[in-house]
Amino acid sequence: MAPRFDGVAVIPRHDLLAHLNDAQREAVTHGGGPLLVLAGAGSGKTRVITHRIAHLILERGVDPSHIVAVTFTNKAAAEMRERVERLLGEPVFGSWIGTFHSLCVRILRRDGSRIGVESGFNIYDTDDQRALLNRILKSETGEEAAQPPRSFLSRISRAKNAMQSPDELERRAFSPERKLLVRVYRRYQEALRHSNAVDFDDLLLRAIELFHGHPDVLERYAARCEQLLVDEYQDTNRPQYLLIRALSSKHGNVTVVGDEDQCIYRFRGAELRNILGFESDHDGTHAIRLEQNYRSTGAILRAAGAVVANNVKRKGKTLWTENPHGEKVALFRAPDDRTEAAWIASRVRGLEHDHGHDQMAVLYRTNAQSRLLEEIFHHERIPFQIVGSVRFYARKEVKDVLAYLRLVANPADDVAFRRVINTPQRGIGSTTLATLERVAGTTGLPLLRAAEQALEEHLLGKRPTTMLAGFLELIADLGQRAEEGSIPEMLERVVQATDYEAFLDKAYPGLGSERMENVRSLISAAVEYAEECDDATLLGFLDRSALVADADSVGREPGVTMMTVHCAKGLEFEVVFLAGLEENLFPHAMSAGSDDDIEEERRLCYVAMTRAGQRLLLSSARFRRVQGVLMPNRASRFIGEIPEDVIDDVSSAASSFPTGERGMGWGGDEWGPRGSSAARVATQRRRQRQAPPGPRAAAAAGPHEDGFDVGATVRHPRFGGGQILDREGSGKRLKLTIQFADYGRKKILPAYTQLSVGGA
DNA sequence: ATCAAAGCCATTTTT
DNA sequence: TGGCTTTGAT
Repeated sequence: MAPRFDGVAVIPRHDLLAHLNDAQREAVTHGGGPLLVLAGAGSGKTRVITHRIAHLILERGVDPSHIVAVTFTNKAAAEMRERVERLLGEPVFGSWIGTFHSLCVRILRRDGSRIGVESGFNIYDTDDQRALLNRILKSETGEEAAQPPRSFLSRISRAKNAMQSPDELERRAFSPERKLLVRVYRRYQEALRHSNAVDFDDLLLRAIELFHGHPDVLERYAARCEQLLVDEYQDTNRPQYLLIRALSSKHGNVTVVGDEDQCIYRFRGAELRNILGFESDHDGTHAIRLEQNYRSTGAILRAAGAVVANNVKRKGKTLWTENPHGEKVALFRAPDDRTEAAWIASRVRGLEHDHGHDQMAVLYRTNAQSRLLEEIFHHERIPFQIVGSVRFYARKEVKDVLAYLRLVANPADDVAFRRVINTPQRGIGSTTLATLERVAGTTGLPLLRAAEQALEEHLLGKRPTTMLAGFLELIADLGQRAEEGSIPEMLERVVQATDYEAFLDKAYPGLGSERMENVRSLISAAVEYAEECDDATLLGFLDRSALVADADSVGREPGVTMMTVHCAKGLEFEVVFLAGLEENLFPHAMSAGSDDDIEEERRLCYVAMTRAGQRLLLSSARFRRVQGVLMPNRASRFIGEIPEDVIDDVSSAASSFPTGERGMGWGGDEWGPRGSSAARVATQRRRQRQAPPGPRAAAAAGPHEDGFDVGATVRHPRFGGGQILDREGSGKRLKLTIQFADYGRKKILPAYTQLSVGGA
């Protein structure tokens, strides 16, 4: 079992290298200088990174606070930290293990003011970006822009990833269309600055800008990066590349780990040449290949390897395994999408004796494909969880409530102001807003300040004045609470002061309570945040809510996991279904144009196939409903790239099961009209599952007669048993410091958590 | 202010 | 087709 931090079972040091193969050991023990680890799928990549960190600390005496490890997802970062701690037998103190973006947030929060990013800055997600851009487009183009807002955003993002400022873009902008883009881009950046906000791309760019203009700041951070480790290096984009280069400039000890065959984010700016050119880019690079696969059967590996071998742009690796050859890859060509889904469900039934549901996954190219699967799995009563689709923190109700807090943290945030000023309705309509905009326009003040001024100068009518005053009072009140530091209380105050629940009931008849659940989950998340962090701050909470993804909660619920292939990167399952292997779907129609895009699709297919340990089942449909229309689809070219001798075509053999005609089971009637109860229930289930992990029903405070004496033993629903070390505050703000047996020391707010006393 | 009809959008999206 | 937002009529 896992060693415990109290020192009972620490892994002896010499064991650190014991279970590694030669190549892995070489990577782990590498001394200084640039190190490139080309790690094939399932070759023990995470193992190498974590062992290397432990090795650096234990054997080479590197101060943990001089180690910086960067990943792409919070989940990966958390897992990395946990595994390192397991190796060390104690918590890692001081190391930075996190995502690129969280690293940049830290840097900017501390030193951003040097380049005009004031420390209270807000982070804009896609939703905020869109809101901002829509306003700009409206005022910029008067009537309709030829392009939808989304396309502007993606082009702006592309420009940013290519590190082109509006000025630089302008030099090559000759068509009216390009000129419009430049104008919009420029105004977009101005608006961000004015609101003291940054988007995701900016987090990286501004950090680079900071380093570039202020060598003393860079020096400080680079000094800290005595050892820099980067995971999933194949998916880094240009800004990330520059960031790594800057941070490693002092010590030159940079370890990058990646697999060019698994680069699947080119559409978001990932540059394959970062990994392909690493060696020529860093003199004296030591390169190590990890080619032994420990995850998959021989058959699966051969099938996947044959597919990706069709790509031209790769270094070329040959994965091998000592695992048994295993079963052939099953292939089912269904007459239509519905039959395909039914086949998958029936195969799950057939395999569930050998494999637990949570060791099975259904992967697909697009989120839209999940609907049918949901319906059928629900109908067959097979437990499942869907990962992805709508981010929890992107839900309207969650964003509404959070926007109040964002406005408090950063009064300059006009996007947040516009979002909350009349949500829920408080009778402040377009006329009042126009007045505020006028004031803001002439004074240069943010809208919130303009509102204050408008009140002072009596620029508004009677009713708007009262309502606006009430709003400002609420914001001021929240500001006060923010200083006292209880975020859950702030959220509750927003909900109560705005009568948000009633608003939801009215806005979403019948679904209001479901949405309110999400708000409660948000409050729970705030509680959990307060418990996990000793120095909980409003900004810290907002950062976290901006930077966490839904995929971070994979595997927390029992049942078959369903998700897009993108979401599945880095995961593994005993049984993997890969659905919808059809031309125009996988590879996707959008990729048909260029060879590079097709290669990315092929890598995506490779990633999907290599998630499987024991069994891989592929399927496709001859006819599929696409946006309502039934479309004939040819089988994916990727199927044809798999050697025939590892394929078991079960299309005709599957006679136990109604194929062709829409007879028993899935005719029209039994399923009822689409979007009927089955689908709705499924949607509801998914919604519930989208709540962030944590104590779900924790929001409501129970009556707590205080049994929480220092020294008392308590039990926490998540952290288990522990002992109270300290208590501060009282009433709702009572805060306990508890030493948990398995989770270390945490601050807990009993008002929000079902802490039981005594029960050991 | 409220509700129903009409309009819009529909690769992937670690952050 | 379906889910969501905007619009328009009352």
